[in-house]
Amino acid sequence: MEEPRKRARPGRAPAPAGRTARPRQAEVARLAGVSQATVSLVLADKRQGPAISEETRQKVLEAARSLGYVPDPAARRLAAARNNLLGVFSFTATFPTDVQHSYYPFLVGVEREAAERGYDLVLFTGSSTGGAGAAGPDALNRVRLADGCLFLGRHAPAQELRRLVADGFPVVHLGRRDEPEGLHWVGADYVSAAREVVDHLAALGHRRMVLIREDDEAPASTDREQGFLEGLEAAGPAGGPGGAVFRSADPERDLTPERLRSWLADGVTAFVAEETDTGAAWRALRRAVAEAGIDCPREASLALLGSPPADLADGPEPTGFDIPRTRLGAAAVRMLAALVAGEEATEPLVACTFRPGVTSGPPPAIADR
Amino acid sequence: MEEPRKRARPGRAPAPAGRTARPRQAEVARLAGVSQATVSLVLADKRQGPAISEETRQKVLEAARSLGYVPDPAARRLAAARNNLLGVFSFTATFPTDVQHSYYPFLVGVEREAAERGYDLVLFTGSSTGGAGAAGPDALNRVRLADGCLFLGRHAPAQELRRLVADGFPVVHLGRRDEPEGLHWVGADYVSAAREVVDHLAALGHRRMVLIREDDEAPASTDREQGFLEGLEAAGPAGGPGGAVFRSADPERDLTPERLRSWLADGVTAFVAEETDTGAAWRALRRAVAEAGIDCPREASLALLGSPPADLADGPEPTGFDIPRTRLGAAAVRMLAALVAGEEATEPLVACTFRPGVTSGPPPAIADR
DNA sequence: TTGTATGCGTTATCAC
DNA sequence: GTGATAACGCATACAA
Repeated sequence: MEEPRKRARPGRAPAPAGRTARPRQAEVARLAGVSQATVSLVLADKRQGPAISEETRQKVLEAARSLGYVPDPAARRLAAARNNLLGVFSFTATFPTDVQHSYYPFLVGVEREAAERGYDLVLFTGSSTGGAGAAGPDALNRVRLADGCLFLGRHAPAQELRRLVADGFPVVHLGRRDEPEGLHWVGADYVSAAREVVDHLAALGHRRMVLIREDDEAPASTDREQGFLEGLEAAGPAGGPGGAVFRSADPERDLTPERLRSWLADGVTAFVAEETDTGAAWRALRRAVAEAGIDCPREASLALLGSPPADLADGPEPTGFDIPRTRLGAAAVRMLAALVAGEEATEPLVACTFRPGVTSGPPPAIADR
Repeated sequence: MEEPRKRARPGRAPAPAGRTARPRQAEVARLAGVSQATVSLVLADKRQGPAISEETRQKVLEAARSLGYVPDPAARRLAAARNNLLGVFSFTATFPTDVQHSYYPFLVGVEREAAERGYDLVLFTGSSTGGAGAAGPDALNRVRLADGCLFLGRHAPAQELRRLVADGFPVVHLGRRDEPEGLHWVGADYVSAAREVVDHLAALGHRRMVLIREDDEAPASTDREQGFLEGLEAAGPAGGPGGAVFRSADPERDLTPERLRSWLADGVTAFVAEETDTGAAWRALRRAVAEAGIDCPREASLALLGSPPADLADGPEPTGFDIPRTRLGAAAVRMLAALVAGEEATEPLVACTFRPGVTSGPPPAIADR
């Protein structure tokens, strides 16, 4: 019979000097005078399974509390249980130096909803920061430590995401996203919101409107256009010759005062700009209107499908809608929690808030009547 | 002889349907015709330790790639006995709705430094959110799941903190704090910063100055006073009758124009206000100066030991200093990482940035000469 | 240079 | 009701 020699903790780095190790279930068990498995059972607080005497329960709970026991998330995950951790992964710094570009409004909702549901958040430091996950393909993999993960920003590598999704790891992307297939997302309902703005203009009496948009194919853009068109159609005959949609890669160059006047002459009475990262469409529109000497909203109504860029924030409040960022964050957490629990994904679309603003009114033909 | 019956994967919940199991090192090993340990060695790519033949290396790497092997972070961390997680605990919401009161500038530095060092961040949803850890004394215990934890805000219960510290759990408090004993903290060097401001005024020719401070005993306040006094002493004889420090529980009430004029008559030429949460000292000073019709900086110089409150942010830039919040966040992470690694704590004091501003100039006697 | 054995802390099963 | 015990996937000390 061979007695296995006592080995010096294989597979484990030496504990740093002076630092007390985290208490484990085994120590709780010793203190309470029960087995480790019993501790696990008590702490899991399962309804089904072996019933546990109240006395034992109390002993265990007391021991755990006095030791400051807290379960190791890694071990929990490894044993295929949950660790009550939701990941948040962004591809730019989550907290950029410039607050303007931050995910702050989303995080407000994320934190609130996570707390509500008893989850803590793990902020995976993004690849752009050159830190933890800068090294290629493993960057995304770290998120598997959590029960599920929220992704922020457009630059998530599709390849890695695809893998996570394929493995059945709960993932929610903040912002509509069609790739990879099967990816869950939460986004603002731009179609309805844009349509609501057009409906508002139509109710004021406008019939001919032009949408100013940039030249990209982002879902957020095409959704707005769709809502715009739906609204137009419902209101009656669409815009004049040249189409109701003005699309330009550089609206600040292409949207000239002359063009505006020509539209007005054609009977167009309202202009709608999409919101983009740069705010170029709205800026171009405001400037062209000013240069053309058009009085807003007397001679023409203006609307913005979103919020104005920072440099125009002080101007007159545009008719349009606000993107419910905080609610989007909360909705994302809600969906993620559902996926983690093995349930169906919740509703991905979040309604925007209509903003009356001061840049729209009845069209001239009606106002002057 | 008893043959142990094959059990149905104990300790493991049934895999969710539709979820493909990921390949493990063992399968990579089988495919490459080596042992699991060898796979681990190859993938770890350690400089030291057993060398591995190039041939085996390639076989293993090829097998891993063809299977799409990705390491399981939970298992990795379990084996390594560290989670690579740094906790962040705040006693108000980490992301309050009102950005003004938020820890944003700190978090910028925290995230950057954590990423730099390969740590991810766990945001413990604080007590105020009424969420995960709202329930009393156990709230703080949750942080033990991280390798160490950063505490934000003044309201951390000393009792719980003491316990963590006593257990050798790595803790760093953001902001100077003397209790509990042994608590590590990182803070701004208000003494030096205040002194630098006084030195600046002294260099301009000021000799008699008054410090306006509120009536509390926070280290941040007493530090500023100390720096102020040091600077005064170095500059020569201290202020006039009544002392160089004006202390009031409600400066906005007590700091009257008459009092200001009386100081001026006594030969005081510069006024220094401390920064507080409310900004009361600075606000009171500005108002009293305005009401007294004193021309700043011609007739009197003003300085602020910190940054102005939001409602005065648009006014003339005060001479004073900026609190390096972002660098404080980074320094806190640096210290925490050191503690986690079992090293000595790093330097707790972070220098403030002197801000020349426009509210100070030579004293009248000199300027008019 | 590679393989074997063991432990990390947890959950779940099964026998007592 | 309670206590062994296997297994999760990986990393390391040691033997071969």
